[in-house]
Amino acid sequence: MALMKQSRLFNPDAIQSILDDWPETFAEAKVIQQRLCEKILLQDQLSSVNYIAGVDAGVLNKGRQIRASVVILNATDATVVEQKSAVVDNVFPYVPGYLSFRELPAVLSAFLQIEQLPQLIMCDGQGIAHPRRFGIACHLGLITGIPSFGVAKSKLVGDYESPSLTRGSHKPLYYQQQKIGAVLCTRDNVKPVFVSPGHLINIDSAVHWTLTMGRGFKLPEPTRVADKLASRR
DNA sequence: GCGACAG
DNA sequence: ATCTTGTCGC
Repeated sequence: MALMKQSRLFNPDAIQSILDDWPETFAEAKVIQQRLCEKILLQDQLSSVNYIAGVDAGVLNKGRQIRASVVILNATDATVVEQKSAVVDNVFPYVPGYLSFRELPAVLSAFLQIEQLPQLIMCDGQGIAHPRRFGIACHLGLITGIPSFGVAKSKLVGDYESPSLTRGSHKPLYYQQQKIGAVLCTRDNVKPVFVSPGHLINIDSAVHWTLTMGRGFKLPEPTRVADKLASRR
């Protein structure tokens, strides 16, 4: 057989089949969440993390299209080594609890263009801190098979005690008697972010990587850079 | 019915 | 998410 370097991370056909079967109703989407959430693993499966991806999306043309950006950063110094974006027609409205069905079509399109495989993915949004334990970080992690977690600017579900306003301070986030994430202060005197595992990672590691990739801003570099790319006008 | 509600 | 300039504070 031909000896060639794989130029793409995923089998385009596999991704395309997932996009072809993308749900069109909330009822359908809910069934998918209930089925897939059982496959989520919250045990670390992180080998050596050399590259970490930041993912985010923004709207274009008054909401008619979604632009997603995937940024690959060097895990040791948080420098950007690659960045790709994709624009797709908006196929799902924003409704709390169904964010992944709105953003992932664009995110997956952007991921298909990435050359450097990341060992960890940081999403702008929730992981298991979700009504059905299946936020966008879980969905993307399961589809890609890459460890993933979410860093959200605000809460979707759960109860917590406010951590002190000191960088590194954090408190557990609880929902239905279960610990589902952490409320973490990433910068002195700034409101905390909500960190939760997506797939193949535990809460402590998610918190660790959020702090490790921080650069003096509320948001860690991966999602901060992806956000700037996706929301630029 | 009321409050909560990722982006 | 997005509308939007300068301005206050560490």
